[in-house]
Amino acid sequence: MTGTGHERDGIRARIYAVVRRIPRGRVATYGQVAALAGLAGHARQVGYALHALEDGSGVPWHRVINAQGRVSLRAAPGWDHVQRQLLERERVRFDASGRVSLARYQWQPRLAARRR
DNA sequence: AAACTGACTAATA
DNA sequence: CTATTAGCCAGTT
Repeated sequence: MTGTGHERDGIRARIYAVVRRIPRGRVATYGQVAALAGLAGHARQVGYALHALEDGSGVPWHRVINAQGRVSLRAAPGWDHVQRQLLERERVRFDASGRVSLARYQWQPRLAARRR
């Protein structure tokens, strides 16, 4: 702390914190996560942060999809398929076009009122 | 320090 | 529907 030690982890840490809050069976868009993390408009940074995510981080990265309700991912072949299966495993259904109905599955967090 | 990159999005054509 | 353009900005080289 102090001196050179600033909160440079803030950006990614906030993003991960939000993604962790996405409940099972729900999805969120990059832009949505960014906004909830207080970074409205920084959707790209969300994807970038998730890309840097390590295995076993405990962050449900697969619940984050793009605004079109589709899986982005394209770094590795078949990787997108993995995300799809992870979601289907949580009862998230995909359209015949390979899209998720955001109207049905998009996570809708309540203001300062998690749990119930 | 400047340039490059990119798991995005919305608007336009 | 697809393609292009522009805006965004942290992390990497």
